[in-house]
Amino acid sequence: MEGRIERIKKQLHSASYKLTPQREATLRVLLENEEDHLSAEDVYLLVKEKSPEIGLATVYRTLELLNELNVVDKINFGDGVSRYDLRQEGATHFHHHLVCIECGAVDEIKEDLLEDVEEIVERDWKFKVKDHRLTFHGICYRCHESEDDKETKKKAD
Amino acid sequence: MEGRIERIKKQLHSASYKLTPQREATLRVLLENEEDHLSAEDVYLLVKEKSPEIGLATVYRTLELLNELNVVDKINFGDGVSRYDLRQEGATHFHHHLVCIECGAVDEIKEDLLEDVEEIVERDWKFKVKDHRLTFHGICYRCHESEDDKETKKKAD
DNA sequence: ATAGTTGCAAACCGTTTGCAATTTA
DNA sequence: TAAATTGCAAACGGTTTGCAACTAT
Repeated sequence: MEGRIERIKKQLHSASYKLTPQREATLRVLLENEEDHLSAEDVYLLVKEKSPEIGLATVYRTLELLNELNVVDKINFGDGVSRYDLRQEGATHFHHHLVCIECGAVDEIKEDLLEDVEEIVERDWKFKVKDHRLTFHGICYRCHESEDDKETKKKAD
Repeated sequence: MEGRIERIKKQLHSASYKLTPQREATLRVLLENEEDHLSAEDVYLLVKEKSPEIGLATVYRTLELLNELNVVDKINFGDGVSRYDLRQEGATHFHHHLVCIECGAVDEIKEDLLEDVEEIVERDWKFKVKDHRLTFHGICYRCHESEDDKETKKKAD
């Protein structure tokens, strides 16, 4: 993780930004919660645990900065809140999401899956794809199982 | 178009809502701008041209209602604004979008394109897909053309 | 030294809501 | 006529911004 922070530090510097303690603290929170999809407020509260002096505005500014540098992706699942998702190092494309309409869980798909579709889009629509956002809405395996259990019980009776 | 309004009216009634003049005016604006991706404010201004008494809150309430009834889809391209997109009659799935990062244009793809991907998601992630959101970010054919011109001029880089 | 950065509070802006008046089925 | 709907204005909530003090390089 230190290495990753070091590399992001270089990225900041090469764009003539500084790695302040606040920015580093924010980055660490993002790295420690890589699987989650935190809102700015979420990040703020987590950073505050270790750096209580930090201000919400700074978190917003840091997240915006990291978004510009493509370190994080800003995503929006339709509730009025932006969420911030760490990009995998070296990833050229954004990963996909599965949003469960039962329990609200958000799972990630890191495989590409869209290669063929992008090819079609580039060819048929003459659209040069730079990135994509793909989210499926449906029922996750966890909710699916409990649903199955109910069925099984019913049948057993 | 009258037929379509008639059908939506029935849909409203069957959920015990009324088709008020304001709602009808809003619907007409949506039908007349089917290809666009209007924000609530956009819709409001357009409705106002023909029904100047209408209030912004009513437009919001109507759009929310139509979203509930699956007549429109509420979408979000990452700017802080919700946009409302008329669903094709009988469509089970949401269509896709191409957002140009040069000029901001939003084009639509009505083909499904995701059948194979959904099959994989259902099989490998045990996720029952109900709907999806797919947006490509990149350069549209219009900007692509002018970009080509620049490249030719600039040459190296 | 100085350009960049911070925290605070106020401003912003899209959206929602309470309410009294009005309208629809 | 009763329940639904409207317009208005005020409230809301996430995000941005102006500014004086501060800090990393």
